[in-house]
Amino acid sequence: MPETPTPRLDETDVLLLDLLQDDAGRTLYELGDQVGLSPSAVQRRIARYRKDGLISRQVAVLDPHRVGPTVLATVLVTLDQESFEHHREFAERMRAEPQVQQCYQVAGPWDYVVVLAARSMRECGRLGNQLFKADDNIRRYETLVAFDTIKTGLTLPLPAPQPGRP
Amino acid sequence: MPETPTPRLDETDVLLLDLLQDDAGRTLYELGDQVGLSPSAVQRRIARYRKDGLISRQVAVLDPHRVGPTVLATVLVTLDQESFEHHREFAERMRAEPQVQQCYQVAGPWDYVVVLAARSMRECGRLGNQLFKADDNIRRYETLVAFDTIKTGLTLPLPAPQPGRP
DNA sequence: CGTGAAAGTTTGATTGT
DNA sequence: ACAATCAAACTTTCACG
Repeated sequence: MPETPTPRLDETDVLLLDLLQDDAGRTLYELGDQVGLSPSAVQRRIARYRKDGLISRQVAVLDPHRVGPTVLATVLVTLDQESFEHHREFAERMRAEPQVQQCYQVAGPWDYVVVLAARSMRECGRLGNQLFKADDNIRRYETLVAFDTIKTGLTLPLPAPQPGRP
Repeated sequence: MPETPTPRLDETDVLLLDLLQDDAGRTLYELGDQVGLSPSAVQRRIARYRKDGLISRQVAVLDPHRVGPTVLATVLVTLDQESFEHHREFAERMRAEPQVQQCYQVAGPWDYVVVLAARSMRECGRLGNQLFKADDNIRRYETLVAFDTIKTGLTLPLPAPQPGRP
């Protein structure tokens, strides 16, 4: 399984990607203005980011509390049996559940950090039971219910720009 | 401080918002096709979502591992002194740091769940020290370094549609 | 809500650095 | 290999029915 090599990014790439992470609704003209390039030069770069899988998608971010009542929770999970197959099955279940917003496999006593999004406290409890309590391969789990969202987003820090590009 | 009332969503709204959460790059024509509406009707609805703050922003999501080496970590934090001012200060610091991707205030023995995005293990450590170790109002914190990302996103489950809208 | 015309945006061919 | 320009195609916008 060949690793896709990371494409080298120059200063303009980093500027552009930061603008796009912040607000992908800007026009090519506007983006070009900000980075000192013509719209079509910007377009060619963005097309390349997509082709390379650097930009995986473009999404609308909804405000949890204006969409309706929303309960966010972080769940820490440790599996019982730790075989490759057990991990694969757990990951598959997390991917399949729309109310699992994020899931990371982590180092240390806990195996997974799972972020849940539910529409009520009751639903959040049901979800936890269904996903974790009913799974007899889960040794223990702990639910940390959020009562305030200080910050959200998926923004990544970009690497320092590499002067030239191949 | 008046709570903004949640706008009622009909079935079409829920369909549209789900499409936009998944991929906001679609054209109004395409969206209209999927929900059985004209492009301009779709546009009017989307304009309303924005005005109501239901859609807070539209962003490009980058792939952490193709952007360059990336280390994601979840940090659990408990403050020492728990006054309103201490919480406000902590929250402000999280909001100001670009490498803090997400931050939730939670119920239970831990006060906060913080998601960090760094460009190396070393930088992740430095960040943790700078944000948490150097803060003498933090009683304890625990870093859970992610070695696999099973799922990411900010997708929210939408409420069941309300038949009529005012 | 739909239609359609006007304004704005993206796309791609071409040419130049 | 990459950038700018321009014209064609497509999208969004908005007044009107």
